[in-house]
Amino acid sequence: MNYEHAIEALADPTRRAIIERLRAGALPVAAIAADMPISRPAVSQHLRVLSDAGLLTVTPQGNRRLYAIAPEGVDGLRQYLDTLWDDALAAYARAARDKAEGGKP
Amino acid sequence: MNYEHAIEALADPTRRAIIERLRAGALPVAAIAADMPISRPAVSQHLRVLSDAGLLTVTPQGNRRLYAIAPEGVDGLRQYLDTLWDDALAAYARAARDKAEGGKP
DNA sequence: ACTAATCGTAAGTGGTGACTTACGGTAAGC
DNA sequence: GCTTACCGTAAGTCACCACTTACGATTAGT
Repeated sequence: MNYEHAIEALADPTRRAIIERLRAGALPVAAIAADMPISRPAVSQHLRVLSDAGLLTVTPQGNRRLYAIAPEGVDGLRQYLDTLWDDALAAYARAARDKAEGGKP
Repeated sequence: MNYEHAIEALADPTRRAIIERLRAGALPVAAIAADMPISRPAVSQHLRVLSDAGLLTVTPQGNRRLYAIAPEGVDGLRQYLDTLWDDALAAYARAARDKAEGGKP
């Protein structure tokens, strides 16, 4: 729904590192925080931001909580960038056309 | 080249508003700052960040400077999100398969 | 029942960035 | 040549965010 929250969440390098860590599949918090230079609560806070942005899904499994990338959240950003890309290309082509027409009136 | 700079630049709402303003085509600084609640130097600083991130192109034209969206910069982000989306879908499918297999061993 | 493990949250702190005003520099118009 | 318009940069301030430590809650294991 909100691509704005998603792009603001992905702006932080630590959160992008978490996303990269989850590319292979779902992981609990401790496994994510294990090979990161920050504390586990800090990772929890980042996971909160990412899941609030719709980029992660949380599935409680016994004692732990498994975090995984939510394809739908990523897709929201993709669609926004696709339309932006289309408009940018159209504006670029029109600017080139106007420049060519302006050269020989 | 660096999708990281691009995503960090697009994290700011004001910079996204500038991008939206430039969707229709190139504009000088004064025209962008006209219908924005912040000062013109602030817009200049944002334009600097956006162009440093490869999201804008600058073409000096007489007295003014025209800013336009750079399709290449947007494309860098698109490709990153595409691969991320692919991996997320693959992980999701594998998780569903593992869960189905785990039910009847 | 008790302990250990896993995790989220609260409170507090330091640093980064977004904004302002003020100024200098360059091109157009008379 | 002199003024006017357009723009970038410098310096300074303020709010927000990422991180830490400390604590409480829930679940598995014995």
